[in-house]
Amino acid sequence: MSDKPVTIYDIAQLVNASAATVSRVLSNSNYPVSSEMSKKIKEAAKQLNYTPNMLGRQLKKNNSMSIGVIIPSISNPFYADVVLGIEEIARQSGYQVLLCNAHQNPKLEAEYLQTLLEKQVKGVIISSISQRRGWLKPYLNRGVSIISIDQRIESRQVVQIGFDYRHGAYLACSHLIQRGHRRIAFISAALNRSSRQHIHQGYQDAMQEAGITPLKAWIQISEDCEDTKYCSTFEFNNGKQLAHHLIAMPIQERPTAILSCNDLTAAGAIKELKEQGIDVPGQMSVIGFDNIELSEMLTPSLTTVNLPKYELGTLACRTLMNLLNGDHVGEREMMLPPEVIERDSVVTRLE
Amino acid sequence: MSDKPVTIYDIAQLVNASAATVSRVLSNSNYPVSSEMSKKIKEAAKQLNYTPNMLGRQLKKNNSMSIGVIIPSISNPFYADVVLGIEEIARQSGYQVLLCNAHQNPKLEAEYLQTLLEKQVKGVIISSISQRRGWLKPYLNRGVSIISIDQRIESRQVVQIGFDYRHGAYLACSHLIQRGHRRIAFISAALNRSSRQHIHQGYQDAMQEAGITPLKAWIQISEDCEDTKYCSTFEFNNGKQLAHHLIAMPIQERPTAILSCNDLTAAGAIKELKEQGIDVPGQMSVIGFDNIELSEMLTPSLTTVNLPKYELGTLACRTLMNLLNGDHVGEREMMLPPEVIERDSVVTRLE
DNA sequence: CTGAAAGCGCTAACAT
DNA sequence: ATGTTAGCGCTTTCAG
Repeated sequence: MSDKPVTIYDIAQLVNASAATVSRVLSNSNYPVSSEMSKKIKEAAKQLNYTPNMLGRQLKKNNSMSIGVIIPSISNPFYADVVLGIEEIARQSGYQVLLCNAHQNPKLEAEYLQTLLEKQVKGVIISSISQRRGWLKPYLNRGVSIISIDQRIESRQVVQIGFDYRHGAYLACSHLIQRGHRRIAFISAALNRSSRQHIHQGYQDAMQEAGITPLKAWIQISEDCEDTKYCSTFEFNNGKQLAHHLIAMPIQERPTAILSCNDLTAAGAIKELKEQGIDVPGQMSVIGFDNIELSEMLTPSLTTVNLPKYELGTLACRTLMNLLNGDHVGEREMMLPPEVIERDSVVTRLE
Repeated sequence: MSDKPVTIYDIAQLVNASAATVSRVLSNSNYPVSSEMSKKIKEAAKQLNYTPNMLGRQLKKNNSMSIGVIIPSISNPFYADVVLGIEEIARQSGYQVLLCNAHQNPKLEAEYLQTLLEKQVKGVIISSISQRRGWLKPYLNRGVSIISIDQRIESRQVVQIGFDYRHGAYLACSHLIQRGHRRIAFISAALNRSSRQHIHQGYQDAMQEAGITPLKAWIQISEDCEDTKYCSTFEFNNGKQLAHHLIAMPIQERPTAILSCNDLTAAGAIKELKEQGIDVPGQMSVIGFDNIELSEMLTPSLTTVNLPKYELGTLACRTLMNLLNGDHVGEREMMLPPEVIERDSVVTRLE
């Protein structure tokens, strides 16, 4: 237990070889080594219970074989799925993932990035809340590859991978319109992220295309509150509150359907509607956004817009690996297509 | 961008000092350095835009300042919360978290542990599915501190931190009994983990204490299927299926309440019951286990047993930090207390 | 095919 | 208070 750890020198000594040769064998270099020497070394390594110290290799090669993943919070199931995808590809590629929960805090984001740099991480996947233009510049200048997921970052130098939120919302809203709805509400927390802005835009586009001018009161967007920690409960309660505003409207103006900026908010809305004795989808249809696992567990199960989260993770990580290998990366900007998942919370409205 | 990275030598040169002095200043060692020298060095570091290369320090000190966290899957919200707690403490202590999703695969678990060792990780928090006695021995022998969370591991050398599942289930079942229920079902996936076994035991204990002998058919435990990837949907569908069996029983034998081994399964049960026209909690009360965020979003919101997951994470990581610092760690085995959270899925049964 | 030697960036005796 | 020196464990020229 308190023995000195065994190194390639110990092995070299045991088989009367040099450390160089041992290194060549044990690091799977393609440098020629006689097969008998190679065999002896491998046996000795096993016998001595050798474990390579990667810090040595990594210092030499200046490559830590780790990537950083900076997200708001892993307790958000959305990111949990993305990270699962990232980690899977990373592992397959021999990389490890350093997980950083930045809690929507720009200072923490910067702190993490610094730490990752110091740990000689050469690639970072980030879903940053910071919109401040150029803030990644100093890191990029140090040769770190950065991939921004889900949230846009103003920079030509970072690869952006996300979802086409606008189109997703457009699809969702069109779905409602096709089912005979015209008074369609949009509910969301503050539009302080590009994703939410795009969802809002998609809603507007679909409405306009259908020739519907939404009433002000149909568009319920809550105040921007700078709560530092992410929390599902916030979105949920927000949905409850916004739905409450909606049903306070006079019946002839009241919407017959709600498009929510995410599933959590939709869940809150449904809960509130039911508590207020409004049947979903009988009296009010609800469509969500994200397709987290929750959505099929609700009653009624939630019609929503699927975002391929795991696939976002794998694509981001694959792209990062290409970048690190110096392979050519085609697009600097990629969008994964959303898709409406029909379940039970939307009903066709008979005129 | 392709410049050589700046090292302490560059700084030393600039201020006419030795690398040693620079190191002493920049690594916050408490070794005495004149304040003017110190100031010059700090300024030079800033001017040169110096970023320390931790690989150098870590190789020297043989400490990677990373810990490993091995869990079945981060997409399980239970573990997401735990990991959030772990990461928070790790960050505060200057450590980073390497995340490993082992997908209930013993081979992957071992592979990860090996990689972590090679990366010179000195502490690992693991929720292992492997029950094979002594399998951690080789790692422990290399001086790695291991903390086992949530799942028991047969070893005197690893600190165990978990929940008192038995007591939690006992509380839950007693809660139902106190509310007049006597025909109480227990539903669960296969009892292939100690947590589930203990929950089952708690159920039995509470029933026995109340003088109730459960019918065989009340205890619905599904087959052990070796599905490699964890998936919420599995637990959910399992709940649906098991609930289905329950309501197939003749009405006079049919349970009036269900104790579920986790919230996901409870959610499935509730869904199935509602689909079959059985009112929850009017005709059937349901109590869950875990208190994941989903539970308050369901309708009816789920009465369940809270497990302090985030706290488990922080406690585990704090304990690990103590271990790594060589501080004395009191208990080798800790249990966090569960607690019944009353919501709307349990009703008092009037005889 | 194999080995000697230098060095990745940093720290820590041990001098001075 | 500062400098010199010798590594940490590994890879990689360069010579043989």
